[in-house]
This record gives sequence, structure tokens and C-alpha cells, in this order.
Amino acid sequence: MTFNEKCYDLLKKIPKGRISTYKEIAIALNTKAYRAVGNAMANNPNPIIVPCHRVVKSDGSIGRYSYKDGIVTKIDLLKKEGVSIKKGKVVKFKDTVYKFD
DNA sequence: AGTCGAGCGCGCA
DNA sequence: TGCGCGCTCGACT
Repeated sequence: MTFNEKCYDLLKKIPKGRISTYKEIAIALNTKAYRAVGNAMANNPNPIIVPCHRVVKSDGSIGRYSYKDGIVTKIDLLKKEGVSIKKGKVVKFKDTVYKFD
């Protein structure tokens, strides 16, 4: 079980219409390697079962996403799932973010 | 407010 | 072995 696999596992636990942050994931994994989480997503071997578009930066902005068409795709996907994006940020981010309690 | 540097784990060279 | 990344935070402007 590598660091990345754990990231993916947590990602899969996020319910539809909710999102999470790189930080939360890192904390949930009991580590401070926030960057590594982003790296894990970037190196995501299975974007199908791992909804990495549901992960945003801790201030609610989208961050980077280069699965297909770039950042726009991420926003679009999130909108389709019921997460509103305004001016590059998640609307009501604090109420939408999913914490792994 | 905005900027800067360091910290961390894994992959790729 | 070393550097960099889909990042974050505490210190300084």
C-alpha cells in the first residue's frame, strides 16, 4: 500500500456532490506531505475510479488539473456533480468540503 | 493584503 | 542520488 494508493482510497470515499482538499487528504493519511498528494493525483493511474477532480486547494480555488482539457474540465465536472464554481472558486467551499472524520 | 521559503513523499532521470 | 510537483503554512513586507 503506497502513499498514492491511500490517497486514491480516500478519494473514492468522497460522496457525489462533495469535494475535498489536498490538505485534508494529507492529514487523513497522517502526514504533512501535502505536495505529495498533488503529485499523487498528477500521477493518477486510474482517473476513472479516482475522482481527482473532486480535490481542490485548501482556499477553495481549483488548483491544477490536466486530465483532458485542463482546468475548465475540472470546473465543468464539478458543476455537473452539483458543486458550484464562481470566479475560479468553490461556492460555499467550507460547507461543501468533505472531511475524513 | 501579497510574497517567500521550507517542508514532505513518491516518481522519474 | 537528486529534483520537482495538480500544495500549505508561518513569517515578513
